[in-house]
Amino acid sequence: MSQSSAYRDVQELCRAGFLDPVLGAGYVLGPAFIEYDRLLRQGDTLIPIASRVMRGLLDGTTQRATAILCRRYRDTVMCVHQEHGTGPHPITTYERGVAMPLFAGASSKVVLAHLEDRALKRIYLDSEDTIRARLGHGDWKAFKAEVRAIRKAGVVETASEVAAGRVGIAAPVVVNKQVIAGISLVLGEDALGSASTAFQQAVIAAARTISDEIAQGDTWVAR
Amino acid sequence: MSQSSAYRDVQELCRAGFLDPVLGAGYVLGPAFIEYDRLLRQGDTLIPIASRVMRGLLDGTTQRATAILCRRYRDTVMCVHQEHGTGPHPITTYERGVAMPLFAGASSKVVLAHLEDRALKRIYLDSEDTIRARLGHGDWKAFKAEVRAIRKAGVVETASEVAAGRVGIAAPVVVNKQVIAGISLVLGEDALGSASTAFQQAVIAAARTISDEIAQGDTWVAR
DNA sequence: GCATAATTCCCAAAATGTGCGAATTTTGAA
DNA sequence: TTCAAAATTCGCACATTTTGGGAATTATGC
Repeated sequence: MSQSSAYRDVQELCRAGFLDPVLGAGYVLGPAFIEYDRLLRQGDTLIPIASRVMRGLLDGTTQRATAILCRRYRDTVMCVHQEHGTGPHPITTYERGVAMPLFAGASSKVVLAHLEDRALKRIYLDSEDTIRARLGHGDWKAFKAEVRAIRKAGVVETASEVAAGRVGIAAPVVVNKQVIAGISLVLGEDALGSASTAFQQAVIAAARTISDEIAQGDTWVAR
Repeated sequence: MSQSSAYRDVQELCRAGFLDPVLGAGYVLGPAFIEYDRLLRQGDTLIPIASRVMRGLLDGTTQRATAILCRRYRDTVMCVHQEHGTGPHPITTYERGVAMPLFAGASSKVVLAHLEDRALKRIYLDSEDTIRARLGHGDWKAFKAEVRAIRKAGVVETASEVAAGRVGIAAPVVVNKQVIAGISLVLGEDALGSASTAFQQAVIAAARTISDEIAQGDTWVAR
């Protein structure tokens, strides 16, 4: 665009609080984003409920982990809250505001697998190539088989898919037969040891607790 | 506006991620704000430095408090980070994303008082009425006198100004003779006891530590 | 103090958003 | 399942808004 327009637009973004001038360093994102993110956090009824359950999950499994809450936004799954264990836990790159594709990571996979078939088919057709590359499936049938397996188990465990040496165990938060979120436990392979099955059960139970508590209150389901 | 325009605009905001449709409940703020807030947190060099110092401040004073980091944004002071003590601390309404006017609360006052005289005069003239109401000053001279007192002390203590029964103790983070932030300790009157002077010194020291560490690194000062 | 760069201002042309009514889809009740 | 009412999208002529070039002004660095 022209210089005039650039100056005008940047000025307007500053006035609106979406950009913020920095002395001698141009501009950074403005304070409006901080305010709006707080409004989101405040309005999100899922977070306070999940937050408590997530701390309980760490108590019941290991403090050498991070519990993560993810919401689905269109064709991505975004982390909206995390609770760190009190023990030495691995550095998580997956924190509030990070979006992942639907095909990578335990949280994504568990959310994907619990979508209704209609949505699932649409996503499959939209990104057949990506799915092949990521999941190594040959066709819709094989994909559907894995989805069915995940639904039956109600839990997904992945290793080194989001970050090297890290294991993710995820279960779906389901309200009115709709996945509205995924909850997962992220830990180093060493912290997992042979507790895989026990931890899976704990994550499933935590997800169910959240689901039940949400169902009892006012239901707000993301479309 | 017309219905058509309303539909179109909402659609576009959804596509851009600034709104998010909710089944049966209209719309909520969209995921873009969460993403942009994360980018802000990531790009903010102040937060990791201050975060560590703030935890140290709680260790050195009381865990029955919350440490708060505030940045100035035009004519407001906004909380950008908080660290809760491990003890039973008061519920803080002042958390990331909350903006306060320049005249209420310890953090605001300490930032206000350390602005350069030019900016100070402009603000005084812009909002003489508010200042009279909030601070009870008669005129510029009295206002200036209080500002000078705060500058000399290098610390502000306020009681029940942001929330009832809550005390705030704030000191400025100064880089290149510019206030770029304020750090404060928020606690209940009971948790303060007679430790006022000691805590004030601790907050001043914490603010100075942050200032020094920032000054050593690359300097990014908000305009 | 001066030259150069950065920024704002002004205005006609271009383009984008606007609102109307019609067409289509969704919803809720029978 | 049917049907009417409401909700939503569509298409289009028109008007407001945005755009970019260049002049004017202001900041910056040497």
